[in-house]
Amino acid sequence: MNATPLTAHLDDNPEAPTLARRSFDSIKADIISGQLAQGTKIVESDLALKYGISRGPLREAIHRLEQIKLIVRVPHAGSRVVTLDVKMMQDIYTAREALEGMAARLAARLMPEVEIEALSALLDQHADGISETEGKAYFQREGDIDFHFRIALASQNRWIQENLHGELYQLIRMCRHQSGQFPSRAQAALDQHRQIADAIARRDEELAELLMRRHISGAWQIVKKILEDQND
Amino acid sequence: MNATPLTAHLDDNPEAPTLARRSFDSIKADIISGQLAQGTKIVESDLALKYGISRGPLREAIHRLEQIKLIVRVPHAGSRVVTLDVKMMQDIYTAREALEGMAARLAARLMPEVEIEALSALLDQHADGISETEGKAYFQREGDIDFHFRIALASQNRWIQENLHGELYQLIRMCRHQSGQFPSRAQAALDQHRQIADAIARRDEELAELLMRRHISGAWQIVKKILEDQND
DNA sequence: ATAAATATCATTGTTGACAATGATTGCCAA
DNA sequence: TTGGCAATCATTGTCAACAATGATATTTAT
Repeated sequence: MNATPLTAHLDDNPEAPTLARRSFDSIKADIISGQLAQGTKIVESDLALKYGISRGPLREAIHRLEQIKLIVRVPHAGSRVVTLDVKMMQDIYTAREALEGMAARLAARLMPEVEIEALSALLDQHADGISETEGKAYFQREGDIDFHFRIALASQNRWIQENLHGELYQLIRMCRHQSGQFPSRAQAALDQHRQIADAIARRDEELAELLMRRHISGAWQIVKKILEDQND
Repeated sequence: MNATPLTAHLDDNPEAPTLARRSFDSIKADIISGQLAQGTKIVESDLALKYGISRGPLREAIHRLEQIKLIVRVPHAGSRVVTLDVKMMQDIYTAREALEGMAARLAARLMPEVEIEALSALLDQHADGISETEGKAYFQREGDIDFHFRIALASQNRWIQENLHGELYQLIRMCRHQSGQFPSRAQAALDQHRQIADAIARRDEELAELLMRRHISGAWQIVKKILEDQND
């Protein structure tokens, strides 16, 4: 059994042992949900007041948010909530394509048979979910995350895992949240997931990587169109 | 012209505007060079004394070092200098393969003709350097870094650039430093660099990515052997 | 009226003291 | 002697005051 729970991508732990950690989680949630709007100027004393802590731990939280690129900071001049532009999201998706492509390749090489079966079962579940909820956005999204999460786990590459979940996914979630609901392409996504899972089951590393890259590249094309329509 | 100087990989800036930044650079250098040995316990007050600053900025430096994985913070046991093991280095090199492969692909797509010519000139320089210095390790190493640095620049993908240079290369440099000198494979590396540059010049994205991945994968095989021989 | 110089202010950087928490050690009892 | 408990200590977490810096507004001279 893996120590990391499958829900680790919902990592806002309110019982975190330290103030810095807790406020980090709170602020992160506020940024991703848009309650702290993009480009907002961050003033340490104000935020400290707002979250009821002193500047020390808050500073640590801000620094960590800077590391995962949710906040940009210039020395002596203060920090602001990141502003997502098309170029940045393109960089993110391109990096994700490289990393998750590699993860799929590694999964094809390393994933234990029993987990492959579990992955297949998960996709069956998703298929049921789609017909029942008629592709309700929330369900689809969580299912998507679940699938990609398992592939990353199966890669057994900690660096890839940490960067996908610690940094890239946060920014993608933020982008999704703030671009309104995306069109439901649940069925298409599920089909692609099936093909990837099949390639992994057949231990076809090359194909698994290729399909994953296509899958992500396709997702980006859709996101890109939405972003460009917004800023017309 | 790009604002980033070509020597940005030698990024120990003693003129950094803030104490936290400066001590971050110092400690980073000490860790990479091995003056702070792997696994050393980090005690905030001791280090603060040693670097002549108070715990506040030092704490910030430590957190940044944790982010680039030079320091590991064990929940309630304090922090230690990272201990490089074979598995970790394998993860690093695998991630690098994915990311730099993608960078090479992007470079083939985006690199301006004039920069391609400059890249070719750089390789000529390296060829001269090899015969003159008979593959002196230091020269070879810097040349290698220069080449990969330019590819990353040409990718025009900030996320990839920042992760390659901010995190992955630091760990690789640390590994090199502390494993003694590597065998000089200057000529082989240069040949591979040439092939990659040619693929980029021909705008052959697929080949550029493939060759870069092989190049890095080959480097890993050598490093791996050295590491395993050491820990026999 | 405008541009330069200067004074003021808001905000971040830095510090040392204080509090809380785990780890360690020594003591007592079985 | 040894196992568990309690007191102590080391270390990290937190805080509020102070210093330094960059931005803003104001004044003054041309």
